[in-house]
Amino acid sequence: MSEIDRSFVEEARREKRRQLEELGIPAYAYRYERTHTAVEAVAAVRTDAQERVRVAGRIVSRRGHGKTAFAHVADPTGKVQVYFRRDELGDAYRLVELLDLGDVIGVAGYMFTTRTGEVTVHVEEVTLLSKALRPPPVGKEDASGEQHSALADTDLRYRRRYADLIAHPELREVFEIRADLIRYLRAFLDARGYLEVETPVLQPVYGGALARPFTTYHNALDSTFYLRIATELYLKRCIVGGLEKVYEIGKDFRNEGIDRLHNPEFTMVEFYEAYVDYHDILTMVESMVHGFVVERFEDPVLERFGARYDFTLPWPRVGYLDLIEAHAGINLNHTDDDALRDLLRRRDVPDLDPLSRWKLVDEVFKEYVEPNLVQPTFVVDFPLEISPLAKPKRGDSTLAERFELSVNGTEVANAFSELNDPDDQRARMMAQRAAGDAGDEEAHQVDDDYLCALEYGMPPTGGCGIGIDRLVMLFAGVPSIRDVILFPTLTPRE
RNA sequence: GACCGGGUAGCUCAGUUGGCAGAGCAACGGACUUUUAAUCCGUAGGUCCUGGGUUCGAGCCCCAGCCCGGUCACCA
Repeated sequence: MSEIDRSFVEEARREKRRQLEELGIPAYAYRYERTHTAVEAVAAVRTDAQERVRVAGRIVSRRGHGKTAFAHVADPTGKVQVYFRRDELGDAYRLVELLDLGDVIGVAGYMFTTRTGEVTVHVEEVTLLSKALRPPPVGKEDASGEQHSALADTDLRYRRRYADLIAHPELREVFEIRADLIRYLRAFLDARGYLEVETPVLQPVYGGALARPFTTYHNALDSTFYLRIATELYLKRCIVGGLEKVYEIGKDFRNEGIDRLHNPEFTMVEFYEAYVDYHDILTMVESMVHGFVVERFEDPVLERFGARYDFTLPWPRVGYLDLIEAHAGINLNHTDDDALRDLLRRRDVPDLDPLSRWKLVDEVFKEYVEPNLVQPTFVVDFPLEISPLAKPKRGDSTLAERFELSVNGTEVANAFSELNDPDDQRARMMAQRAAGDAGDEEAHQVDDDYLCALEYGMPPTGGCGIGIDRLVMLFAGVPSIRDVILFPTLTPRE
């Protein structure tokens, strides 16, 4: 931003900084010895009224009274009121007069309780730690703690998340839940002997999911690379190599639309274990997610979005085809493709003509079934044709040993008994390529190196991918994936 | 990509039938030694998203575009 674009508010702050320089007060300090957080300082009034505290944080409110002044200083624990007196601070009171909302300060003093009953730091020494040249978009807060006029422009909130976090400190809770979940998953898997690995983000062949990739280029290798859409195929290469239990937590990238449930880069945990099948994985996912809910929220029942989500074990396991029968009222043995198209037309689903029978079935599932799966539900035994990386179901080769976990009408986990027959896998990939040639932009590529790995022999393996962002959305009770990603993908500016 | 809603002061938002650009907070100056959405007096602050058009006159009406959100589609 150029000099002339600066607002008069910012000019006033720069002028104050000049005055501070003239007084020999540095605007940007190097460190501050802090002894108490805001909350600890407030608690200290009960232990010893004369205990000295040193608190640091951002000025979030200010009330000048001539020869005295009050302010609130906020840190991650909360905030504490501070009280300045000219007769005690002397020359340093000049600094107090030059403080602005948003400045970061340190105060040293003792705790007392004001006439109106608020525990407050009686400041004996004030230090400017960082001068804010822009006003924080914080608005005002009334006696009940309600913020008024805080930053509300959604674009600005995502674009300047730092300002958003200043204006809406309660946002930190969302990102704490996110960190707690990832920490829990890592500890859970580590405790079961899993090895955390890192696989390539830049991949010469993409796979492991049905999605369009981002494409990039390596100059020295003179080669096209894709940002991974999943970690699946590399993690299963690890299984082939004998690592037996592996997981990876990281970003996948999908070149699709952006909306409430989708961000082009998003976080998944994928884990694979040799010698187990999808039944074992299902049990594991159940205890993993349940364990987190109970540990983090101390209750298996969560109240979110005005509804109750009951994570009490066990969660229902329902067959994919049974769900279609229950919610769409059809038995696939007696329903032809035209009848499926009729069902979808009733819900205004467009572009039905190029779809194969099983794609139509899956559309019916998404349209009629998935939105109804509000409580945690395992959907088991998907059609084989839409599960190109899963083993055929024992006893019914039209189905795959695959389950998804649905909560709140969205899929949060997807797992299989992993297909380990290299010839079957090759045939499925060739079929995918045919679909790709026919115009399916999300069809799998044929990954010859992955097939090579399978030819070395992959033990029977169960695996699962869990979308971290969507779980956090539910746990934090926020409606958009952008609310659980600190810096979501936005249209670039300027 | 389609449809709907939105874009006005640093922030949150009003703006009537087309007739001088508004409020609260923030800011600036002044008063005030326990206030707390402090209070009181005063001051300043605008590319009304952009570009066209209609009109004596456009924040408002028309056209095109940009950006944001929601819904849908794709997808996890």
